[in-house]
This record gives sequence, C-alpha cells and structure tokens, in this order.
Amino acid sequence: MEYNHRVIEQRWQQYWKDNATYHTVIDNSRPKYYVLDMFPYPSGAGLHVGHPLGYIASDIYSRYKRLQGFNVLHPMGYDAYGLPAEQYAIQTGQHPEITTRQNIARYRSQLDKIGFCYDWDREVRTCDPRYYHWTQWAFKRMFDSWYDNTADKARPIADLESYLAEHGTEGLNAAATKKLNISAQEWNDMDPKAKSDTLMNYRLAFLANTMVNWCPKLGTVLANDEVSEGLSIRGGYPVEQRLMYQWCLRVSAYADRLLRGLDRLDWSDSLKETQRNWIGRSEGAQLNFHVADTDIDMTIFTTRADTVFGVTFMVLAPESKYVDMITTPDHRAEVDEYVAATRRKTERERMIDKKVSGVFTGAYAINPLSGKRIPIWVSDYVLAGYGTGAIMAVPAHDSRDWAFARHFDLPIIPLIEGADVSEASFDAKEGIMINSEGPELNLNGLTVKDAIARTKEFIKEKGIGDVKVNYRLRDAIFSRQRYWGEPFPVYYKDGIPTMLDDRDLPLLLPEVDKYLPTEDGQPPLGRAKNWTTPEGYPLELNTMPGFAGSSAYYLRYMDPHNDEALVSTEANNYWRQVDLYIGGTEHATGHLIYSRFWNKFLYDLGLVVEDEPFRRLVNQGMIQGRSNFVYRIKDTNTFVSHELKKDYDTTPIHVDINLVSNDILDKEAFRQWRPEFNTAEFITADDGIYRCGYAVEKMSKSMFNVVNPDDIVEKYGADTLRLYEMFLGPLQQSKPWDTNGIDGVNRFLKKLWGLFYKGDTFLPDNSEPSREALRSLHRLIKKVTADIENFSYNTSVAAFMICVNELSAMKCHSSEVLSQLLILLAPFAPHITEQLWHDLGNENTICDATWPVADDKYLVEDSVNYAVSFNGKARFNIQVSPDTPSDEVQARALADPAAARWLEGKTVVKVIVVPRKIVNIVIK
RNA sequence: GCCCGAAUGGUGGAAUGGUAGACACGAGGGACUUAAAAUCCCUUGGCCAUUACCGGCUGUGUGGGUUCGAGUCCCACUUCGGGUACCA
Repeated sequence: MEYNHRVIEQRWQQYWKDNATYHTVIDNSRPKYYVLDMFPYPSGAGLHVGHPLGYIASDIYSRYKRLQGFNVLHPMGYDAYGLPAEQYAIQTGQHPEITTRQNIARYRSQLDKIGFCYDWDREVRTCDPRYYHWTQWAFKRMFDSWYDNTADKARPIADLESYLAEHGTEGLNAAATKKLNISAQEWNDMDPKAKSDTLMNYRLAFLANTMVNWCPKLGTVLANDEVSEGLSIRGGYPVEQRLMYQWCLRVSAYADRLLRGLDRLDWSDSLKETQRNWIGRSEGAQLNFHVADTDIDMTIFTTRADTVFGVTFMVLAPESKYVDMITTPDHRAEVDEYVAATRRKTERERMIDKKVSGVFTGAYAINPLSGKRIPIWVSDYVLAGYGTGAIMAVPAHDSRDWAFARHFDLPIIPLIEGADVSEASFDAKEGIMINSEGPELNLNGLTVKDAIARTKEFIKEKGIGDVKVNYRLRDAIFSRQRYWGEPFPVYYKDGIPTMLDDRDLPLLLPEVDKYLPTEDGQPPLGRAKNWTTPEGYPLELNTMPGFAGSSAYYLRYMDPHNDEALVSTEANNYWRQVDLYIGGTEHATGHLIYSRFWNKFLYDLGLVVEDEPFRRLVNQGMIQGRSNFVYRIKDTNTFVSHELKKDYDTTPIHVDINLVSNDILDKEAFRQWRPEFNTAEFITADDGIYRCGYAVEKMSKSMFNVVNPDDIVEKYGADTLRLYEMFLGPLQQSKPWDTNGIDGVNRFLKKLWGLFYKGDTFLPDNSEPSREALRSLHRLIKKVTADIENFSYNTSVAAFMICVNELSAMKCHSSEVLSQLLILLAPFAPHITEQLWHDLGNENTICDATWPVADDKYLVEDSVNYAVSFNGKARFNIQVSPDTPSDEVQARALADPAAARWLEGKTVVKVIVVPRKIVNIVIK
C-alpha cells in the first residue's frame, strides 16, 4: 500500500468529526490545560501559509498535553467585527454580516484541512448577539464602577455615591480624569445632570472631551495602538488630533497593576519590555510655578527636579488650557495664530516637521527655588497629552529645550560640573551640581541623584509640589463612528447617558440603508430607523472598537453557550486562565494590554478567579513572502536574467511565484501569464536559463508571493505542511516561506510509511526489539519531550528523521517500538499516525494513547567518547566505559599510543578531566 | 535618539562553556531505467596534502578579554531586523 495523504487525511478528519473526538467537557478527575490561539479576523483574502504557523504550534502542544493525560481546552473562533468588511460594504452595499459569514466559512474549510484538534462546539464569533451580549454587559459593569486607589481595585459606583454624599471629595483617593474639590453639601445639592457629569470623572467607562486620533479618511477615531507614526494601522491614512466627546475606558487606573503583573507572567522578556515601555512609568515631581502678576499657579511634571535652578523659560503645549489664561493682550494675536496653525497640522506633519517653532505669551513665571522671573512660551514640541501639558525648560540639560533656547536666544545655565553646553545639551543623569543655590535650598556639590531626592523633599515640605509617578499609558478611546461593531447599551435620558437594563441585553445592531455617516455627520447608526428605547429615548450612535470583542473571548470559550452569564462560576473555577497563549507580537500594546485590563476589572468585581488572563505566552514569528522579480529593459518588452541585469537599465517587476521554481522562470508560462507579456523576449546566459531575482517581503496578493495552504495540502498533505512549517526554523523567529525544502519532509513521511508497509506487506510484528532500536526510540522520547516544552519544534522534526532513518537501517519491525514512535509523532502529523496506529490493530484513536517516558537504562552508552587535547589544541579520542572513574580516564589518556607523539620531550603540567567530555593535558 | 533581538557553509538552520556545521534543501557524482520521474548510495565550510586508508592548516560579523578550552561568557565596535519616540 502506498502512502496516500488524500485518502488518509480525509478519512480521519471525517472520523474525528463524526466521533466528536476533540469535544471537551469539565472533568474534575483530570488536570486541565487551556491552550489558546489568538483568534483571527476573517479577511476576504483567506488564509496563507503564514497564518497556521501558530495554530500548528498550539495544536502540537494541545495534542501533546492530551497524551500526557491533561483535559485540554483548545478552542477557536473569529474576531468578526472590523473595518475591512465595512469598507467592502460601503463599496458594494453588501451587508458586512454576509461578507463576514462567507469569509468565516472559507477560513473554516481551510483550517479543517490542516487537521486541528479544536473543539468546534465552543466556537465564538464576536459579531454574534449571543456573544456581544457579554461585551455590552462588561461595558455596563465598567460604567458602574470606579477605581479606588487606596483599595487598589475597582468598586461599585454606588459606593462612591454614598461616599460623596457623606464626605464630598475630601479624602477620596480615586482614579479620575481631573481632581475635583466638592463638599458633601455641594454633591447633595446637585441636580441629576450635574451628578452624572461628576461621576463621569470617576467611572471606568466614561464620556469625556479628550484629544483623540481622528482619521478623516476612515471617518472614525482610533486608539493609540491603532496609530503608528501618524498613520492608521488599517489603511495607512493620516491621523489628526481633535477634541471630541467620546466614550473612554480608564485603563490608566490599572497602569501600575498592569506593570507589576508582568513580573509573574511567563512571557518573553522582549514582550514584557514592550509592555513596560508602553505603560511608561516615570517617577518625578509635580511642581507649581506661580505666574507673575496673576493668581494662577501652573503645574508642571519633571523627572529632573534637580535642574530647577537651570530653568530659564517655560513652555506650554498649544492645546494647554493655560495658554488662554495667561497670554497678555499685546501677544494675543500672535499666540492665537500659532495655536491655530498647529491645530491645522496633522499628527504626522507635526512629527515630520522638526523645525523649532514657538511664540512668547508675554507672561512670566516665578522660579519657585531661585525666585527669578522667566518667560512663558508656547511651542508644539510640548505634548498636551503627557504630564500636565506644560514644562519647565532646562536648556543646559535637555536637548529639545537646548534647541529651543538656541533658536530664540534664551539663556542657558549649566548645572553640572564640567558639562560643556555651548554646542549641545548634557542630558546624562550624572555628575556634581553647580549653580544651584537659592534663598532656601542649596544643591551645589550634590550628585544628580541626591539632588533629585533633596529637591523632592524640599518641594513637599514647602507645599509647592509633590512627588508624582506619571504613566505614558493613556485611557483607551472606546467610541468608533462606524457601523460594523457592537452597539453601546446606552441611551440618553434628558441628556444623561444611561445604561439599558440587563434584561434588554443584547442590544442588537440595527439595519441601515447605507454604511456611511449621515448627511449631518452622525455615525452610520444615525441612519437606523427607530433607534430609540421603547420610551423614545435616543440610543448611542457610536459602536465599540475592535478590541472590545477580543478582550474577554478566552473567558467565553470556557462556557460558550451560557445565556445567564459570561462564564459560569463552575466553568471558570475549572478552566481558570489560559495556560498557553500563542500569537503574534503585533498585539503587544493593543489586545494584550486591553485583555489584561478587562480581566483585572472582572477580577476586582469577583467575576473571574484569576487576576491575569494568560499565564504563558509564546510569540510565533511572521512568515514572510519570498517574491520573485523579472527585469524589464526600460521601454521594451525584453527581460534580462538576474545575473546580467547590471549591464542594462531595467525595471524590476514582481512575477507570480507560481511561474518560478528555484528562482528559474518558466518562460512560456510567463508569456501566457498576462497579455502584455505575450511577446516577451529574454536575454539569458548561454545556458538559456532565465534566473529571477528575489526579495523577502510581506506576503500579499499585490506582490504575487502568496502561498495558499490548500495547495500545499492538496499536493503534499496536511501532515507534511504541519511538519514543514515547524521544520522551517525556530517558532519565535520570522522567516520567509520557501517551498523548496518541503520535499525533504514529505520524503520523511514516506520513509515512516516504509517502516510499516513494503508494497502490500504489513511489516510490523511482535519481535523483540533490539537494544539499538530501543536506544534510538528512547533517545527520541527524551529529545521530543524536552523540545515540545521549549517549542523547539524544528529540532524535534530533525530528531524524528534521525530515528526513522536508524530504524529503517536496522530494519526494526517491532510493533512495540513502532507504536511508541507513532505516539510521539501524533501531535505533529496526526493523520498518518492515526492511520498507522489503526493498522497496528488499535481500536481507540491515538489521542487516547499515553505519552511515553524515556527510560534511562536504554540511554546509557556502551562507551563514552573522550576528546583528548593538549593545551586545548590538537585532539584525538579515547573510548572508555561510562562508569570509568576520572583517574582511570586520565591514565588511559596519557597511556594512549597517540599521546606519546604529543608528549615526547614535554612535561605534563596538569591534566583536566571533564566528565564524559574531554581530557585536556597541559604540557610545557 | 532610546529599548530589545540577531549575525554560523550556496540556502533554511543544529550545537547544557567541551570533537562547530545536527537535520534538511540545493549542488556534484554514481546505481536502477531505452529515457524521464520516483527511489537508493556516495561527496559536499574553505585551503592544502594524497597511492589508498590515516592526515594538516584554517574557520561561527570585527577587535580585545576571561578560561586548560569560547559560536556560546565579558568589554568595545560594525551591520541588519523589530519595537518606540519631541513622554520633559
């Protein structure tokens, strides 16, 4: 019988489906293990070979854990809300739900062909009302919560209301948009609208006027992680800053816990570092500068409290509220113009344009330590969103301040001994302070570190400032002016935002005639008919962003059909958290922050039992495309082979990689590829071979370098695809897809088959396995077990190849050895192993087998190879038995005939014996 | 600028501080075949040596260091990836 992957794979996929082999239920008699993939957005392009990389890795781990006796939860679903379906809907009028459903069907059929062990009964889709019910429900809970900094957790908003009624804001330590000062009396006298506005300052889901990233082209706001370098991640359109009234999540309240929580997670250091940077904790001081001739105090944030004596001017962000308050009449026009000009620029323009610009406000501040009058300027190099939107400028020790001072000819006072600030600022936080003596404080002679500490102490004592920790992490903007997302469970009662009752959830996404904003600029939901509560109150027109649905999906998999709760206590107590999460690094600052926030919030409310959602996380690398190029001589239809192109003036053109094999172009196929190439001529070397150039790029249709897994499965089979993707290189590493090596893996499977079948003869028998065969097997068990734990799947595959080669060479037909080999290979290549397992006469599926344990007695070597070196150089080998004592090894090494040659006329200084490794003889 | 990570044959990549280059691809040679495909065997870092078997030198981006011994550890640098940024 020949190895026929088509028949085998189809047969067992059907069998697993019919027998619900991978259906998972709570089983208290077995330990659980939860393996999760980052669920995909079902795009119209379908899967390419890069997508399954992580899925294969997690599938291997799931099957491995299952064989080890764990009750493994391994689900899959779809992150189904998103922009592409909506953009497509705008162009075609096709409802995004239809597109999404089609794309999901395509994804599913592609995934099924690869033979994953998902429990599809647990599938979730974020756009399914039975799913987004719980997204809305969680949002409602956030609206009804505030963050108590003292208890360091979220608490019900009702607690805050009673506190305010009794104490006002006196002694309140809450995460807030801005610090309020309200007495109990004032609170109690407020009308409902004023109370609502006040509570918005504390709610974890709140409405606020904030600077948002507005993307005009997409017609919506975007969160910080959805913007990179001033362009939207989706589409790459320019983004500008705009003040808008938006729903936000108070993620910043959790900044410190998100940071501290990282220490307990088994994630890669680089990913944790990325999150640390994104959270951006910085310790410093807040300090008040009095504005001369007014009663205004301006608060600034600095990490360099030691440099206050070097402050020669102050700078406000153009958006700062202080600008309006302090600008003097004679500078008003100039300042207004500058502020307006800044506002006109997009974020990107502001970033690109690094020219120094700014205007003087006419106002002066008093340096609180030196008492000097210093001018206050406005400049766009100060950001409104960080700190207080105002800075004290220390040109001697900050390069941005230095550039500004130089440009506007402002004084520069060096504060650190030996620092030359005539050509550049001295930014390092080290040295001895000078020029830092005021009426009440003298820092001269202190180190920078001590000076910072001393100044912080001083400003605290004097009440002119406070020690303060600042975070870069912003609150998440949660409104999107789009159609294809979760509707907010919110209506407006007399202008007061109010939550729908739990009974009225889910609030279904309404139908609209078009997926565009309304004529008067409302979001698409403005087009929905009767978009009100039964009482006639208007419903919220925004929808939630993509990360809303993906923030708690791992919880829903635990109990996906529950209509009473997001997850039952029973299911949550059993499955607890994700033990292994596999996905790309691109979610480091988005999904992985939001999920942790969301989970911590639910934890605070006692709704889930674990504080962190993902215990262990592995990032798979990206599989890039390998594009091929042909080189057309300018203004002709003649193409020149890669090695000759330097002699011509050519334009590189992407060529479909399906027309190329090992970088050699199929010229005839190329001519037929596109009409304009029908008459193509080729210039090649004498061998007549046209060689293409190549480049590693993103896998995409436009570069004609997409490899569809379906084609690989059709030609080689899913088992080959799975093994090959793992064999390609370390899982965590990005690498280009290269189909060239796939034959080797396919050959390996054929060899494996050859251990069982020769023609129609079934070879396995009950013969006693040889010691060599057992050693080969147990070496494999040891290697593969260790490799799977470390995700070194590429070396596992190599180990399988070696073992199969060895077993073939020794013609091992022992079914005892062969069945163990199959169990080891089953996670990697489930179909062929299932078939052969069945052929060995097993009734159960191979998933019910038990993972073998390596027995050291087979691993003991007959002899140990010691390398003998002299002064660490030339070497020869001696063979001794494994239990030979070192003394004897040493004696044997010195007595060896080969040693005589080296030792002639030399003195042995010492001999070093490293157990089982080397004997080094130091000679003189 | 800052923070990570990487650099090993023609290629993808292996190597708890202990015989560098596992495994695979590609390439070259051979067997089988009328031929091709498939399959199998041999060779394959570079240089040198050779009548065969033995062999010699050199070699993991560069320069130093630690060590009996360094691809691996330390310092400095170069290049390439990734993340992030007027974050005060």
